[in-house]
Amino acid sequence: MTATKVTLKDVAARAGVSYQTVSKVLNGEMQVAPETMERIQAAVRELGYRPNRIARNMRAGRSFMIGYSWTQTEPGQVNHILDQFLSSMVREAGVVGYYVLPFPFQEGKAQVETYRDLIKSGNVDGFVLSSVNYHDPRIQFLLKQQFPFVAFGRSNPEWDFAWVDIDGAAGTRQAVEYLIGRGHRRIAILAWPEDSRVGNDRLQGYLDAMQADQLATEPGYILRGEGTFEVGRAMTLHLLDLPADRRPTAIMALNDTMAIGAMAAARERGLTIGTDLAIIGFDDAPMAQYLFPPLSSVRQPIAEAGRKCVELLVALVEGREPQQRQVLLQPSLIIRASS
Amino acid sequence: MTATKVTLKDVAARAGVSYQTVSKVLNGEMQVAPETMERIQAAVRELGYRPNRIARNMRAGRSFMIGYSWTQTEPGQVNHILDQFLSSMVREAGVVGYYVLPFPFQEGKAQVETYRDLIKSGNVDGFVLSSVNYHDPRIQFLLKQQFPFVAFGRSNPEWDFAWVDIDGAAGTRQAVEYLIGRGHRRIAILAWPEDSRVGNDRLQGYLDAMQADQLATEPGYILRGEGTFEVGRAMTLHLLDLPADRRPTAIMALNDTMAIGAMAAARERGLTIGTDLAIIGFDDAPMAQYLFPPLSSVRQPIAEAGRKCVELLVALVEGREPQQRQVLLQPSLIIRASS
DNA sequence: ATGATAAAGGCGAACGTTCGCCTTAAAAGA
DNA sequence: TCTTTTAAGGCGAACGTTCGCCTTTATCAT
Repeated sequence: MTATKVTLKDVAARAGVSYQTVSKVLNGEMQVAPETMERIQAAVRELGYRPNRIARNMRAGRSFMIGYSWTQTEPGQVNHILDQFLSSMVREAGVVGYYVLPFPFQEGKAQVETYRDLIKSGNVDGFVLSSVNYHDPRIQFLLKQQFPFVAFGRSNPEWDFAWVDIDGAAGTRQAVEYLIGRGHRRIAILAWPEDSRVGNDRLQGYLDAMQADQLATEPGYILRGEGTFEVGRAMTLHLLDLPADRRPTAIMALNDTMAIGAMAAARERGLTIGTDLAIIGFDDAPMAQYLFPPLSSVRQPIAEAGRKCVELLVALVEGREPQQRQVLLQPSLIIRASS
Repeated sequence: MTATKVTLKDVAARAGVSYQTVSKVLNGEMQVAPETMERIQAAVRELGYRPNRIARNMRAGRSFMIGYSWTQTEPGQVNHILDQFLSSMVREAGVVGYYVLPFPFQEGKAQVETYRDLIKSGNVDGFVLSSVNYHDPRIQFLLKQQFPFVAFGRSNPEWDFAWVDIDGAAGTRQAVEYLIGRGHRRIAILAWPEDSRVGNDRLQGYLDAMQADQLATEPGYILRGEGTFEVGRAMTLHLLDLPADRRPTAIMALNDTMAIGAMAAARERGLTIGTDLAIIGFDDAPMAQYLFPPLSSVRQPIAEAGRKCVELLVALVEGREPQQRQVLLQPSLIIRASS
């Protein structure tokens, strides 16, 4: 009801004690007489007092904010991750008294400067990084600065830092094992360029699964390119135009967008998806279930990852050494009609 | 390089002036001798000084934060909006010296309390609301509190507040006019429940277009239900099972998810989409272009909306009366093979 | 009665800014 | 020469907390 800001002093005046006492009582750092307690609580209630967060942070010397920035996807790509990931971070942060501060993603040299500025201006107590790859300059920088951060995704193995990641290799392995179990022998994979750590991780699962079943991994079945519809389509057309005895019967794509490209290519060649050609994607984009036929895919526990990132980061920020500094989460295979 | 926090006093000591002078010089509020200026700038550079944002906000009595909260979509739905909308807000906010503060979305009674807390604790200077509908309690509350906010979406017409919205009626009208232009006469619409303002707005465009062309809007062609795949599919099956002379030749869906449901239904009945039955969606979800056939849809200028929301809100927060308190943005029709 | 102990709460200081007003010395006007 | 103006910068205070230490009064054991 009160329009103007209510401070500790207002509460104190009304309760007839000093404002510092009110502070201590509210923070449970002081014993007071029951009737004093009552008066203070009444004053707080009646005035609708809420501690001013800025002043509190000022005094604490920190911001209780977690910096987070993400690469905006180009038009035509989906970031179905963001909603889940950010929501779960925000929620988990709220529980432990933090907020998430999104800031604009910068490319190149300016990127590290953005992080430096946020640190120096006291805007954040720590960072969650996403879109991490090999040699990530942010990781190098934050390690050198000894500033708390958690990466969603791994980077160079020789760097020691806290991360949360999804076991991409396990996801692909599961999918390929499923295909092998269904009798497929000629299984191709639509992979990503060699400089993608995520891509290499997921590819490794394919190699592992094939090898475990004594299947020779024919080099021609491993195609690399950007993870777009067009690339997925082109790669698949190439595969489908191989001689009949070498043409793959199953295709694993490292993301759903490529898998959808593969579906388009199969349709162009008149193949029935799921029967003539099995296709499995990765990410389990929300649309995957509505495709025709519905696309099998590997689902990642994104919300769980967001929660873990925050949990880990807050432990680091507050100086508690967390039980595990590296968290690897297991994805799950969702089988639908495409495979 | 310096690990510890650098304050105005550190800079002042190094430059040999008082710290208040440094403050004024850096804020351009004071004339000093050129050589003093030089010394200050050098000290700032060498120490890597950045003003502490918390202290600055403390002094200013405000947070330079914009509160934003969104309804997390249930699994299986996409929030392809969020990335664009939030990114553009964050970017625009950064330009004018603000940050966006995401906070957990609460349902029911707790929702307004969340807003009240954020205000009272001085956490935010204003709000951007999304998922606005009729009788939105947040709008009622914020109007009564006279706290600055901008709604992304309209609400009760009798309430006077700042909003940015996309002209849904115009979008649907454009789409339906296109269908009429292509010779369609029996055009059905998959609409939303009557309590959805967005749904009613979009539906109005359909009615307008039909009426403008003297086409009777057959009540049986207006179906209402939740905007899900299943509902879209069921509605379409119902429509396709009408007698041949009453069966619609075109279907307009109020979102892409329903449109995809319609596509599934058409396929089940053995119809060729785009030829036997035209389908147009709304939202232009990223996947729409990759469907088979690619789905025509109405694209909304989301990034523009995000920018406008921030621009408008900051004007309100800073007491500048903006040139227009209501902004209606035009969507555009993207024609693909489904229509 | 007397000193020790505990309970209840007051008080000053500090976090890092910005703001308004004051002081000093040099320059300009008479 | 004396007063007035201007330039350059100093200084105290305040924003709303929390923290540590101090004071007062009542309680207890001796």
